[in-house]
Amino acid sequence: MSKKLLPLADGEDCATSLVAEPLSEAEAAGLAGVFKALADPVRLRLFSLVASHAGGEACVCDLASSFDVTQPTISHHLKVLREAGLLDSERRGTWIYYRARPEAMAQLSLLLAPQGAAA
Amino acid sequence: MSKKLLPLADGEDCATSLVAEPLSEAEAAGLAGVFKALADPVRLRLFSLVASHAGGEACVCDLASSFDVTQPTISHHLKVLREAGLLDSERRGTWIYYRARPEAMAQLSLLLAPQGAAA
DNA sequence: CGTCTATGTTGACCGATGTCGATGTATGCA
DNA sequence: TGCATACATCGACATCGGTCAACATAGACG
Repeated sequence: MSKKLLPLADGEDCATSLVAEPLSEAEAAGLAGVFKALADPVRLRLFSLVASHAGGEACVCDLASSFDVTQPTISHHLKVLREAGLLDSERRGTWIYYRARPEAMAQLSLLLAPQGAAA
Repeated sequence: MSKKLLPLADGEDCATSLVAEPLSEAEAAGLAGVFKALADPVRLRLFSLVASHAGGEACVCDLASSFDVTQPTISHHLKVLREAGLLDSERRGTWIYYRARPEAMAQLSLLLAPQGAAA
């Protein structure tokens, strides 16, 4: 496996659906970390803001103005989302641009799809 | 609207995708609550165990034996999942049976689908 | 009614986490 | 070199949340 998606998909275990079979403890631990990253209103809005931004990316200065929290807090939340595998970041000049990872979203989407929703 | 899905879909606002447009604060708050319910390894395994159980339902006595935590803790986690709209419960005699809500899973799955995966 | 089993509730403890102010680091520019 | 901007990191604080033991409730059965 060359591509690194979510932390839960790193190694041998990679559940494809929550309804197919019970999660192992390791799978559950990894997955819970990803959901934990989405389990905060500010992070959820941040993620949605980045994912829906024109060009598919946004710099921190574009994001911070939409929230009441301070810049260090925004920076903290972005780090959580990045470490969960949901966002990528890239520095260009003075600014750092964040981008959503479609593979991560797709994997989560499939995990939550009831039965054979793709069929 | 007669059917009540996730708390986030109760009223006027009901986002269909995280990438289509930025979430409102209200949408983010509701959605974060649902993700918070899934952001715990024990709850995630509980949910998966119920969803993948034969017959689509399981009683607490079937579940508790798979975990190291005490029965009150299991009961607490089941309550969180139920209040998040992810599980339904029904008493039959001495036992209480839990069942996954496919509509809730489908809604979450669509929210995380990158671009127009369902189209 | 009494008792046993299955499950939910309460209250307390304690580690995890969101938030802030202060400070550090990197880049651009004069 | 010096300063300004953009962003990250650190340390502290307050709140949240997972867990347990103890207790409460509800049905089955005698």
